[in-house]
Amino acid sequence: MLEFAVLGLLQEAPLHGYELRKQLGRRLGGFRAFSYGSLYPALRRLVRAGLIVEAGDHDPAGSAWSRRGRRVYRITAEGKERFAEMIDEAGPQAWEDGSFGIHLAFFSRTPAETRIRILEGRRRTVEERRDGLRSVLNRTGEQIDRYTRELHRLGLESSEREVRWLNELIAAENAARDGGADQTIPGDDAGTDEGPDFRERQDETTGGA
Amino acid sequence: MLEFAVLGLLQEAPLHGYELRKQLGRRLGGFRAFSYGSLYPALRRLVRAGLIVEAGDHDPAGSAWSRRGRRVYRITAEGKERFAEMIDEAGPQAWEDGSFGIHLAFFSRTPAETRIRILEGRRRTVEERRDGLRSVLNRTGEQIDRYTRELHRLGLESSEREVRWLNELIAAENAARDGGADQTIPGDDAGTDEGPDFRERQDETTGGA
DNA sequence: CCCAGACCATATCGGTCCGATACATCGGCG
DNA sequence: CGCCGATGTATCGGACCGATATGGTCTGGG
Repeated sequence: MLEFAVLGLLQEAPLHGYELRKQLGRRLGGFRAFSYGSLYPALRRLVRAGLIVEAGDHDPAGSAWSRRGRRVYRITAEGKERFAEMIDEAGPQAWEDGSFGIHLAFFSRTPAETRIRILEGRRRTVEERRDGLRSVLNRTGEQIDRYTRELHRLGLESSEREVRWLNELIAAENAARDGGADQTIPGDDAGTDEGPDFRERQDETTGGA
Repeated sequence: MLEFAVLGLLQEAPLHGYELRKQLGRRLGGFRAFSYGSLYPALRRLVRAGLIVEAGDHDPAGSAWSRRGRRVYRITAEGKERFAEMIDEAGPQAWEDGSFGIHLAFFSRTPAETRIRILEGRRRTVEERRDGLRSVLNRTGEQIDRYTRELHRLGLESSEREVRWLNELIAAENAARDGGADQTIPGDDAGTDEGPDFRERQDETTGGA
C-alpha cells in the first residue's frame, strides 16, 4: 500500500523521503499516515525493484540550497507501469478502509470505470457494516453495556454518513460519464439514503497538518 | 492493547480463543478487530506472565458437549490487578483511535475520573484533526485535487460528528457524577464549548434501506 | 448411512507498519 | 555564541494482519 502511494506521488514530482512523507500525510488528510520506519525500507525496496531511482539533487521548488544527505527519488518507466497495474488489480482489499483512502487519493490517475468499481465496492462494505450495527442496536433491548452501545451508535452514524457520501461521489461519476466534464456534485438525489455522518474504522492514526 | 482487551473480557467470563475473538469483535462493533495471528501469541504471553491460566473445559453455555482441543482461559488475581493498572496508565495513546475504542469498550470497569480524562483527551485529539482539516478546506481555493478534497470533507464531517458525540458522553458523565445514578443522556449543554451545538436526538430508525 | 459443507478451534509464518530512538545539519533568535 | 527547533536519513524491536495448515464436530440431503 505504501509503495502504491509512493509511486503515485512520485508520478507528480521527484521527492526525497522526508518531503514524501509530509505530502502523503497531507494528501490523505490524516486518514492514514506512514512512519519513516515504513517509508525508508519501502523506498529501498522500490529502488531494488527498479521502480524508482535515486536522482541527482534537483530541488524541485527551485530553492537556493541543496542540502547534503538528502536523497531525491524519481519514478521510472517500469514504476509507472507497475502503478497502473496496481490500480487495475484493485480488488476487495481496496474497499477495506486503509486501502480505500489511498486509492481515492490517487483517483485522478485512475480510469473512471475503476473508480466506480472501487466506490461501489466500498459502499457495499460499509453497508454491510451498517446493517450489522443496525440490527445489533435494534435487536437487544437491554443486554449490552451502555458504552459498547454508544460505540455502536457512533459506528452506525458513521457508516450511514459514509454511504451517503459515497452515493454522492458515485452519482457525480455517473453524471460526468453521461453528461460531460461536469465537476460539481449534483444537488443530491443520491436518494435512497439516510442520515448524517461517517467515521472510519480501525487505524486512522493522527495526521500531520 | 490486545492483552488489555483480553484481560477485560476474561474478567466477565472464562473463554477460549475462538470465542474470545468473536466477543471482542462484537464488543468493538467492528471498530477494531484482531486476528488469530495476534490473539494466540497474546494468550501465550499472558499465560507466561501469569495473568491468565488455562482452566479445565467448563463449557460456560452449559451445552452438552465439550469440544476436544479447545483451551479455556481464566483470569488470575494478578491479571485483574494488571488490568486495573493498565486502565490507570491510560495515557496519550489512549486517545489515539484504536486504543480509544478499546478503552471505551471496557469503560464500565473504569473509574469515572479516568473515563472523563480519556474522553476529554480523545476530544482534544479529534478537535485538532478537525481544525487542521477545516483550515485546509478553507484555505485553498482550488489547488488541490477534487478527490483529495472529498476525502478531507468526509474527514471533517466525521470529526465534527465525533466531537459532538464525545460531548454528549462527557455531559452524561458529569451529570451522573453530580446528579446521581442517572443513565440517560441529558438534553445537552456541555457548555464552554465550541460552536454550533444543537442537535436533534431523534431515534434514527432511518427507515429504510 | 455416509459424505459434503459450514462452522469450530488452534497454530504458525512472512510481511507490513509503527514508535522510539539515534545521529547529523541547518537556520534563526536572544 | 550557544541553544533550539525543523530538516533529514536510518535502524530496531515489536504489534498486528492475512494466508494458510490441520483437524474436529455439527447439520442435512441423497
